[in-house]
Amino acid sequence: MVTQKSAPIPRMSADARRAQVLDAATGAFARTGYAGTSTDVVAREAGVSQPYVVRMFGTKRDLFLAVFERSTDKIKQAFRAVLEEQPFDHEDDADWARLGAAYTELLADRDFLLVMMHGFAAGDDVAIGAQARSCMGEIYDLIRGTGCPAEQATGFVAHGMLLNVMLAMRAPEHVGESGALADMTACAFGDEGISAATAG
Amino acid sequence: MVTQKSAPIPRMSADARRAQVLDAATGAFARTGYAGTSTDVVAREAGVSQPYVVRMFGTKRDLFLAVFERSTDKIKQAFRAVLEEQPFDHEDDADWARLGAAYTELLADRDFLLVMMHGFAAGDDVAIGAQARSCMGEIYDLIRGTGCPAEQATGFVAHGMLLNVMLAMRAPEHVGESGALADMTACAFGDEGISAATAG
DNA sequence: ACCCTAAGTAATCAACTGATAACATGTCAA
DNA sequence: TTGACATGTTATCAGTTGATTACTTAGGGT
Repeated sequence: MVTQKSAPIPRMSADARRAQVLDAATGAFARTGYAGTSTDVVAREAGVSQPYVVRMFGTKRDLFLAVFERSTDKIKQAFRAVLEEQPFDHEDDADWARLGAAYTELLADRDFLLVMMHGFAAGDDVAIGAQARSCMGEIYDLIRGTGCPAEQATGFVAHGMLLNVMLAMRAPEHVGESGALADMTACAFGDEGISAATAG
Repeated sequence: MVTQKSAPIPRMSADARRAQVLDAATGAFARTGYAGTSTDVVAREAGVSQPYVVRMFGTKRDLFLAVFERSTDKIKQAFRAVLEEQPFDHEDDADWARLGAAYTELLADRDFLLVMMHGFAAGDDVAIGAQARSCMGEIYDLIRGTGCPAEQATGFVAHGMLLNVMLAMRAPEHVGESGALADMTACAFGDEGISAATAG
């Protein structure tokens, strides 16, 4: 048997590979946060070597910032879509329901919400903190763009934070254990949101 | 010069030392969260050796759980104090203002709020997640004990979560940089809360 | 005086972490 | 064809981390 030339290992374009690593990193950071996630598990879940991950993004922090930005971009984009889709009347409950529904739909991408949450929690890191505050400010300004009073915008964002926290503490998987959790899950997500969150 | 007997190093009672370590750990976990805090920095800030910290609590996780429990106990106690102090009418705005003020006063112990926040964020850890959900449920039930509707309790808790997030992202130290941050800080804390948070 | 428990430390360890350097190999343009 | 660049890997490293073991010594009771 002649020495067989092993099949050439297929390669990816840099962009595709970068996206793949970003996906893996999003999942990992969503689960275990910034400090709790190693570049090694990101690499393993992306199917590449650990040094490659580091070299692609420079540092672990830069990787997280990229993941954070991509996640929050999706979230902001979802809000913008609702707000631009048709005129928004901040005194009309139906319009707020549409905005809330955009939130609920984000549960399909629960990792994005969790990454955002963990970015907020990692605010002790100077670079992450700055980006977190900037993100929060942009979202708030987006809501205020409807012309609603500050209290209404704050209340909406506050419910969003509750949703993030409930997700982070794995509440959807434990709604059955406590009426309180069930209540808050229902309130934060809307009733139709529960099934989506539980399925995820 | 005769060999001098070095002054005997004074010792502490186990309880006092434990309290000291818990204090240090509270500060450290408040800053950098569960995964981001090493038992070594806790030990240094408590003025004891690292192995001693570990042996006192068993594991780092157990230490965090102790810190988390102590923090959330203080928070629940603050709410209970307000609710038992005088009859609470959930249709009276003044009563809700009293409850909100209890929150604001907790800013003096901002570390407790941050520890709670980081406990919520570390929900991926099974033990921490369970305790986080339990804590959240208890607080919610406490509020519901006023007889208020679920939406009202959820809204109150949601504002608390916003406050936690704002603290975690160091918003109080940066209110000047963004009107949005200033708005949310004011809304979440109440106007008198800002100075307390900024001073901390 | 003595000893025994409780309060601590120093020494050490294996595993993990983020990062660097050196090397290997597809792939495309000229 | 060939060479240069882009896509990757293996090897390695110094620092950190949580935890264990063995040792030290203060201080109260008898």
